[in-house]
Amino acid sequence: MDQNVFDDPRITAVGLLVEAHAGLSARFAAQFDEHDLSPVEFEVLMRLARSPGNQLRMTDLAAQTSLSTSGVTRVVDRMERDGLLCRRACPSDRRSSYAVVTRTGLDRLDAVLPGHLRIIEDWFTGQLDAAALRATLDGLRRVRDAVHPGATAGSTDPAPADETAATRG
Amino acid sequence: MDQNVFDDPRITAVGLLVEAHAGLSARFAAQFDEHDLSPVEFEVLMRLARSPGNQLRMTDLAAQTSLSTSGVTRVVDRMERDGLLCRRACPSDRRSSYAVVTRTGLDRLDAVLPGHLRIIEDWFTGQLDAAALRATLDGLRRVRDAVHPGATAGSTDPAPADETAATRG
DNA sequence: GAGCAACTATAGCCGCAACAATATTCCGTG
DNA sequence: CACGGAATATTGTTGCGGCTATAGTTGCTC
Repeated sequence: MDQNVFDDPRITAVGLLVEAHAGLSARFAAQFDEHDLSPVEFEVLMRLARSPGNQLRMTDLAAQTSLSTSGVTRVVDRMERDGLLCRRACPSDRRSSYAVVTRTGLDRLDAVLPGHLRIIEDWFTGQLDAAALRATLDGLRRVRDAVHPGATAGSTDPAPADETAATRG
Repeated sequence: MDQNVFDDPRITAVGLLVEAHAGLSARFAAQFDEHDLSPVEFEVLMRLARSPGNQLRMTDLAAQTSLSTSGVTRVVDRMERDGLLCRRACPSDRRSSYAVVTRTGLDRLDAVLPGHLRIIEDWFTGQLDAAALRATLDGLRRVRDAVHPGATAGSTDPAPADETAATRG
């Protein structure tokens, strides 16, 4: 029977990863929506807010998100129109411009974050006891490190953000 | 410092999940591309091939993938045009139509699967020893079950697929 | 068996994002 | 200093997919 192929433990493994991710993402999106934010806008807000000076060059923002540079241009367009951030010319390089979070943007982030953390707790970390959580995250970290999205898509870990900013500052 | 918020272990946890997923997905997509398949097309082929009669009603296909019904209509349009599947009228309900994998579609799947499994091995399951893998998958499964994408988006686990097909057969 | 609500697939419309092309700026080389 | 290649941001084009509306079908109720 060919059927067996689909029960392959490898297929099941990615299925679990994909479905856990999809389910969580859906919960996130629903909550973001309550605050008139799209997932990518939240990501942009987070990246900017954690960066020194609450700002990032367009290119760096693209590197840290899952967006292309043109994608960043348009997201920043929308967010600037909505007052969540503003562009600022880069004094040292006239090709570049910074995206800077506005007070409004930070406020929005403050409004979203508690609920966001709550969702993570309720549907992810809180589902596992300490040991299981640690084991799961260790596994995910090893996969993440192997597959290296950090180099291009930007890591959620604290370190790389500053590093990227510093490289191009 | 506000900076601490972004180092919150909860944020880091989802970051790992998201990045592992993104990295893996990128590898998958690259390999699919070598065989002129999009990720969603691969998903459709898998779902159909694992279903009894190699066919599924449009609605069920939508339920098992991450697509809306209109999304399924268009993907099936494209795949039918490319000869990977064909539509078949449902004899018992004239509203419905089946999407049926063609021989070409099955061949395509056979061509893609070995490489796909290899990628999973190389970048996911093979990165962890047996115990760590088991622990990681257990954690993911618990999150998956909690967040329940299986009810709407379709589960990769063997069971629900048949069940859905049987419900509507 | 007529009417009505639910279901199924599809088409219209829209927004989002990637790719490619373009304009501007920077920098190394001669 | 002039030139050429790299880098940066933006815009045009394209394709995908969700939401809504629509047409056809079914089955339930009276």
